[in-house]
This record gives sequence, structure tokens and C-alpha cells, in this order.
Amino acid sequence: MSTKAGREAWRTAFELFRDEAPRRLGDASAEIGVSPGLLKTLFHLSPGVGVPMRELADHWRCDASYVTSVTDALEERDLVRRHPHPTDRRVKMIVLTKEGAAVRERAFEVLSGSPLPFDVLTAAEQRQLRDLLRKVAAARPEAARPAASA
Amino acid sequence: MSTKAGREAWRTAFELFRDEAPRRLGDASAEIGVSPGLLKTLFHLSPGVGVPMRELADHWRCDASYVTSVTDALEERDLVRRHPHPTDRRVKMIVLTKEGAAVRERAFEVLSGSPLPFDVLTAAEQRQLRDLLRKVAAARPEAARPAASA
DNA sequence: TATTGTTATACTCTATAACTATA
DNA sequence: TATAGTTATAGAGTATAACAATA
Repeated sequence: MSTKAGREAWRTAFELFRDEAPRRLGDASAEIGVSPGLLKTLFHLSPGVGVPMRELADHWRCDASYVTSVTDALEERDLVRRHPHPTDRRVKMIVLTKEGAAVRERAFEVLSGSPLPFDVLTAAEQRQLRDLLRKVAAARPEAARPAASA
Repeated sequence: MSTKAGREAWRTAFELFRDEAPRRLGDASAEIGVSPGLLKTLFHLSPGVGVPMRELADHWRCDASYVTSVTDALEERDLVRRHPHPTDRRVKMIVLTKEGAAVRERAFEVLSGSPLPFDVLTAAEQRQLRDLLRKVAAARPEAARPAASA
């Protein structure tokens, strides 16, 4: 159901995160020594879950060749490995290595390290906000975590 | 006050918007015919308010030369004009033209045109979420709208 | 024939360094 | 001397086109 309040909430959220998210991503990237593009890829993966390269291209609406170059860079650093798809031999699944999973988790920590925008809310409001956002996230699993397609 | 719930809310929001915001920005960009970088600049401006070029570089943590190139591109399309600062003759203020303000508003509309992530919430929840986000935005004016520095 | 991924190449975005003008 | 902005140039990020392998 799309309401006026919902659209206002969306616009406010967009204005809050449009610049804040890339800035924090950049900070984490600098601190960890992995480029923002590679970090974004690690975020899209989950430990133990293989993701077809095609899925990344669809998700980002980018060209497949870009996914190839990102995957190459991640594999060079041993953060990720290409695995064969069990039935379709055209498909390659990207899987986090142990190091990759560690870097990913470390990045999430750095991301929440500096003072957060939500700190201005009361404790009760922060819980309220978390619950609302979780409900939204739960309704769009592909955005928050990749489907277990392996 | 930073609580566990606040950090969880932040991480959830980050996962929701990390890819969604750039994607919608890209959609709006394609539909309107203005590159994502230029659109982001228009978003940072407000009709009738001059913003020093330096402020954009600080906000994005980018090099001043990038702001120069973006401003050149926007000026070429008559979306923006450089104005002198009233007292400091080194500073140039960027101001939206009438066309620039129109494009900016149109982009905001396109941005909310497709089904929104918040549509899964009830009407009451959407209002709640809007109010919480507005409280956050109100506490960080520089993020949501540039200070009236002209 | 259509799809996944790769290679080679070109374009766009963003940074670095050297510079001018003003403070 | 320090800061705002510009220019020229270089690098990173991302796309396009042609291709190989598989479906």
C-alpha cells in the first residue's frame, strides 16, 4: 500500500542515505584496504552461499564483463572463489573464502564504528525504527541477502 | 545515544539502501537524461540557495577539481550558474537555475514513481517510519539540505 | 538459437599535481 | 602563508563488441 506518508518516508530516507552510505562505504574501504566496488560485492555475498555471477549483474544492472573484472580482483586477493554450478556448466558461482567472510564482517563493524545518524533518537525510538526497517527488509530478501541459490 | 537496536537499525537501513538508492538514481538519471553525478549535485542544492563549491567537495570528500568539472557540465546545460560570493572573491557559489530546479523536482518524482520498499508497511507504520526518519533528518540539516550559506 | 562468462577495447568518472587569484 | 577554484593529465571504474562454451 503506497501512502503519502510512505512516499515522504522514502524521500527522507533517500536524502539521508544517498550520500551517507557511499561515504561510510568509502571510509570502511580505506580502513580495510579493499576498494568500494569489491566491498560492495562482499556485502552481497553470505558465508557458505554461492551466488551466480549473473545474479550480481542483474542486481546491479551492470554489464557481465564488469562482474568478471570484480571477481578477478577478489579472487586475486583470495577473498572469493569461483565454483562450478552443480547442473549448468555455463554458470560460475562466487563463494566467499574464509578470509573473504572475515573481511566482510570486519567491514560491517567499521561501518557502524563512527557515531550513527540514529543516535539522536531515544532508545525506544531506535527499537521502533529497527523493527520497522526489519519488516521492510524481510519483505525483500533479495535486497538484504542473496537467495540461497546454490 | 548509541544502542544495540540503533546499530541494528543502521545496518538494516544500510543493506536496504546501499544498492537501492544508486539503482533508483540510475533509473531517474536515464529517464531524465542527466548523468547520476549531475543529478546528485542537483539534489544537494535548494532553489534560491547558493552553495560554495568547496562545500560540495567537503560533503562528498572529493577533490575540488571534480566539483569544477561537474559544475562545468551543469552550467553547460543551464541547470546551474556560478555566482560570486558577497565578501570573499575567491569563492564561487553554485545556484540552481529555473530549469535546474525543475529537473531536480522532476527527478524526485521519478524517484518515488516505482513501487516503494515501504509499501509493505501498514499506513500507520509508514507514518511512524516517516516521523522517525524526519527526526533523524532534522538533527543533521547538512545532510538533508544545505545550510543557507549565501 | 539463446545464455553464461571472458577478452580486448573504449569511454566515463574521479584524483593528482601544478597553477592563478584572493585572503 | 593558506585557501578557493581551474587546468592538464593520469588512473580507476564501467560499458561495448566480439567471442567460446554450454544449454
